[in-house]
Amino acid sequence: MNNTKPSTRSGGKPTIKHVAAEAGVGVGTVSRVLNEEQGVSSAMRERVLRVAKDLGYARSSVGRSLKTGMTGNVGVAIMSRHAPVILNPFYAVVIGGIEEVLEEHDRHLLLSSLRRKGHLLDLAKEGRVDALLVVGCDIDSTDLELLKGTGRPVVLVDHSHPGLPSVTVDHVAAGRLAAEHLMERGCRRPAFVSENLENPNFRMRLEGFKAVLDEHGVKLSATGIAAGGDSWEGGYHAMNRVLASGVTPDGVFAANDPAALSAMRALNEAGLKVPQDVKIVGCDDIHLASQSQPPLTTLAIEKRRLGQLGAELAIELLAGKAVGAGAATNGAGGERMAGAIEGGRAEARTETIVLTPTLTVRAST
Amino acid sequence: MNNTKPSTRSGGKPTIKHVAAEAGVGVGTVSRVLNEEQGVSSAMRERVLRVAKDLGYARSSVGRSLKTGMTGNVGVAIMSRHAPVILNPFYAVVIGGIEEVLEEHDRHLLLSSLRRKGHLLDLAKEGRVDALLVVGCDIDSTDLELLKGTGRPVVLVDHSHPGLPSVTVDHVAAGRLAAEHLMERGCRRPAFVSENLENPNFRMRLEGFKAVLDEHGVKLSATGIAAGGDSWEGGYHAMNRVLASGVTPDGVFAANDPAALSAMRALNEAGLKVPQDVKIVGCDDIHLASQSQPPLTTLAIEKRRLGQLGAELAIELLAGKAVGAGAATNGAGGERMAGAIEGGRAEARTETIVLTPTLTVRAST
DNA sequence: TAATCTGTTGGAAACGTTTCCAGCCGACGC
DNA sequence: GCGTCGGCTGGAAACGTTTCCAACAGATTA
Repeated sequence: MNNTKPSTRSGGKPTIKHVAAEAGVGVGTVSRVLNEEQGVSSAMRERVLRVAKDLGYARSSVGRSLKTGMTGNVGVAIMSRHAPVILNPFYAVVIGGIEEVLEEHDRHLLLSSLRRKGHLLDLAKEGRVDALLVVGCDIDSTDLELLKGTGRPVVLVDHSHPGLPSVTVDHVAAGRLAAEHLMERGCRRPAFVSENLENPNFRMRLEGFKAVLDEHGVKLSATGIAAGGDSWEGGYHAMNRVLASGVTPDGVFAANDPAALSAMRALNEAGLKVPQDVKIVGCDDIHLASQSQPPLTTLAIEKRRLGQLGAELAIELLAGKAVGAGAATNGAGGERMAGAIEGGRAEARTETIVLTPTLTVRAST
Repeated sequence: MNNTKPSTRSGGKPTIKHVAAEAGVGVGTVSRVLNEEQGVSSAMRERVLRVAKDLGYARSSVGRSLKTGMTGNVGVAIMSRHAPVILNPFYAVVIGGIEEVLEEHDRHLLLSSLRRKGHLLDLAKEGRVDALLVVGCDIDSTDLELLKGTGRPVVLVDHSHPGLPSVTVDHVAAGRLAAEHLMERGCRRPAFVSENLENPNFRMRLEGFKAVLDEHGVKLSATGIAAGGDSWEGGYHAMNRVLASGVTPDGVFAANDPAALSAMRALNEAGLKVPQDVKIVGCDDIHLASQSQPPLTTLAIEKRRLGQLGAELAIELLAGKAVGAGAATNGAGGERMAGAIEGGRAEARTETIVLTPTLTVRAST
């Protein structure tokens, strides 16, 4: 044998060369066996696999990545100005859905904290991830523009931006449904409570809410709209602010379930009975919504689905990119609008999936 | 110039060679500048940085990893037999703490789902992560043994195993504190409700609880111990099971807060008042515990800290391993027992940090 | 028998970085 | 003036893989 042959088990981890040497074959052959390519005799295949197992060989993902340009990692960034992102009961479920799909496709989830500016961009530029999932709307448009330039698929989840594929929720419809339900229940003094009024998704919910009230000739006064801060107590404070205005509402729409639940606490403390005195509708249908006293009427959003669809979209784009043209997509539900921007660049292809919330009536109304 | 010089901006991403060529210097110099090593004249440094920025150059993490053997990624595995891991309000906070520390140290978090067996081991063997954080006790000992063989630091969080460094909670103390508190409150008919009775941490809580009851000569009957299934409704069902036995307890200890909260629901439905008729103590102090009606007395565990310490320990081990001997550790709180296993192998060094829960009294007792 | 083809196999090159060693240049001491 | 030394710099080698091309053996055909 020649002198370049790596001595069997020289101490460090075995590499493909060790396996090749030990099995008395070339590295190409070993690689082919490991990748389950065709054109390898079964005797050879068996022999190589045998040696690989005996040596305790494991493919180095790094060496492979260097050559293929793909890491198998997908970055997931959750935006939330306000500290511990994972705590958000809505996005936690979304991530669950993402993770599920990524695992199915043998991909790994790299969680990106977004506290540090530019962190996300670096992730893509340094080639640490193959694609990026940006969840939530707490990100600057300028940052999103920069991400476009990385040449890697970027999918927005619960947010949208021109030129980027996304999976979103029809928040306006949520607001509309809430208003219609409260109107049906005979409410005529509506109020809207939220953690903040800047979040674009919350604004859309409010917008839809208002629109339907208008249609019914019902006015939502300025004092009937309140924000109480970004925390679990936000809805509580907002509700108290509304109550302090003097006019007691008879129907409340909260921008999300946590706000609704803590608003209910405020109502209780004020001696108001839900649903007798005040009816309240939340949004998101987090698990807790069905556990409260009384259980909360809310607009159910398929959170897990949101994540799944986002991840699937990213994986499709990845595949399409590798193959060449964008792959035809199908099977997934939701409304789907494919808008391939002309110019031939597969990455420029833009696709939007919109999920619609469903009214889930419980005892709070 | 020679023909191997990469043409400036040939289309693909610029590499270190492009930068070197464009700046008219060697690749070694560029590398030194990018790594902020000493021994580069400031004129040169400036020139290289300038060119790098002009070219929009970003270091390839893969190329770097191949050479250094380090990826900058730390794997985090949360064990939970029962589906969406992230949903666990306890571990979600732990992950938050981990993420925080990893980011501080410029490391990335690779989330490992543990649905697929062997997934975790592969992560380490393929060199996808530099170190591994295993959170929770829902993992086989045999799997942990295998992880030891990877040569990479493995830190257990909220679990322990011989020969592996860990950050744990004194669950027995939690049980003891709960019992002592209920005894002080005059309870004499104790009960224990849980999602399951297999979880080792829950068992330790029960063990401590029992021990103190024994010391007080109070008996915990077999019908006073119940498990209701692994879900948010687990405590609810468990509580009902206890009530169905005929003996109404006057003091309940729940294995965790979710169980306590849903047990409270069962008590309400049975017409029992908390805390007048029955006092109840939870464990973990998740956020919701302070929001319930009445707010829940519980054993506070520093969840975020748990994650932080785990991550810090992993990073120390990583550094120690790189340098040679284990680095001296300090500063962190908690009880710390360093037990360096003789034999010189730095990785064999074992360290255990134990956090103690604190009784947090609220209106439920 | 020679030529061609098919199914396998071996191995060099390339991916982008770090690291080490050698070389260069100016300064300094004698 | 010569030798030495220190500070910088250039570039080859190596990291572990995939991929491509050449080579080979055996079978088939002319």
